[in-house]
Amino acid sequence: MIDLAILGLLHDQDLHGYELKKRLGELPGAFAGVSFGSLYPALARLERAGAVREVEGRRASTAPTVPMTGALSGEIAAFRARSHPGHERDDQGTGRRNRKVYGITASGRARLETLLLADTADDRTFALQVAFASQLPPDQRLSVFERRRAALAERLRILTARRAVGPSDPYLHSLREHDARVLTNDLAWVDELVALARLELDGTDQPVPTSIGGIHP
Amino acid sequence: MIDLAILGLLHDQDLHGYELKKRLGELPGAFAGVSFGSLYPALARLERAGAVREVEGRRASTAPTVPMTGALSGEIAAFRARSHPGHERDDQGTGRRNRKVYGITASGRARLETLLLADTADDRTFALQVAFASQLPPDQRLSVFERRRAALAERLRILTARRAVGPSDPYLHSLREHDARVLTNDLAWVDELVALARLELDGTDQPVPTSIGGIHP
DNA sequence: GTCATCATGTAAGCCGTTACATGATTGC
DNA sequence: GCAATCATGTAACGGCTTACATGATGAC
Repeated sequence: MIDLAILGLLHDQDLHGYELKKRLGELPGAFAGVSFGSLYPALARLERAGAVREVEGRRASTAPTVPMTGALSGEIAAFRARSHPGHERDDQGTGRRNRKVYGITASGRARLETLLLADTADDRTFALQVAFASQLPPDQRLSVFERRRAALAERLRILTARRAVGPSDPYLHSLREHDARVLTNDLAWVDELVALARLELDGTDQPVPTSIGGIHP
Repeated sequence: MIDLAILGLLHDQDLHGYELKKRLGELPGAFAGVSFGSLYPALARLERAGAVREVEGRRASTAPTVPMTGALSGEIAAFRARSHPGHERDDQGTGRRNRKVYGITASGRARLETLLLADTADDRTFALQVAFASQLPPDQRLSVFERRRAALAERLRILTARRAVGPSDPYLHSLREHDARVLTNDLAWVDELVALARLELDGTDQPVPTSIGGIHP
């Protein structure tokens, strides 16, 4: 989880731990909580594993390390620079010598791709996968969304089956109803994401979600 | 978290660990996951703390330990008995001597009330509080819901403020939008719960959520 | 008699938290 | 010079998971 968040942010830009924590907090979906106590050890672990490396001095700022795909964090950085002028007098290695700026390595990028493609049932992980979805090629992005769609549909199926029966305590009932609504809502959202990814994949808005070849109608 | 779930289920009925796990799985909202590895230690801890006590033989079945309020788990039990006839030939202490049936104690009931009233930001905890809401007196139930409402409203406020600004990556944007929708949805649900609790509190459907006295219009 | 299920527990480990300790830089 | 913020880390601990170990009972 935290590995994905760290690598996803470092994909576009070299950052130090403290800044990383701030960026994490700006992501939606309850990532505000990550504390130094888990962030720094995670960075150390990733460094030992060769996924990130300490880089010299300045952060890359407007010239991202990696050429393509990098809209996300770059834009965050640009925005931050815009809204806090005068706090960014630091891009030349002037002060703050003791902070450690990390950059992602080739092996780290491979690890990031694995994590972005991973098929977990975890909601928070999926939220991160969406947040960094632009870092994946369109076809893989699409398949992540479609797998998620299938998992949610299955959850809804189970819940709906269970809802038919069971006790009638009003609060428990309301809770069940709400859960079903939430799942339906999530499903609609993923459909939206799938549609977005399809558009980016080939421009046409093809209705059939299955394979490319001729499916007998 | 798991303490609340255990005590909430034991409030209406004595149960052993294995059965407890099954009941947990039947609750909505991802409590299916609780495993024996956390359940049994939790039971042992609760027993050491004096919140539960091992009771003799049969579970209370249709004659709940505690008189009032106990609709919830009793109904689950009734339903289960109905749908699996022939599996419940056990209410007299016939077989299964080696299983440990637990009952809640007075101090456990106090602890349960504390947990039901607790003001946590945790979504899963709130789901449990709703599931067992019938075990609280109507006025306290209402105040739990209203506190939750305030917390959600605050979260939405923060998120909305942040949404106005920020980067424009399409997937990140979609994620933010979805988060806002989810919060709005949750808020509407809590409003529903508040309305329900108000009705049970005094029958009248009073519109003003604040204090009782005359508020200048 | 053997297999599935019921039933209870322990051990190792992951992932994260809070609290604590430390020090550099900047603004006033 | 002092406080606030920036910045990095360690220690202790909490809660939950998976995997493992064990054994009783009932169905066939």
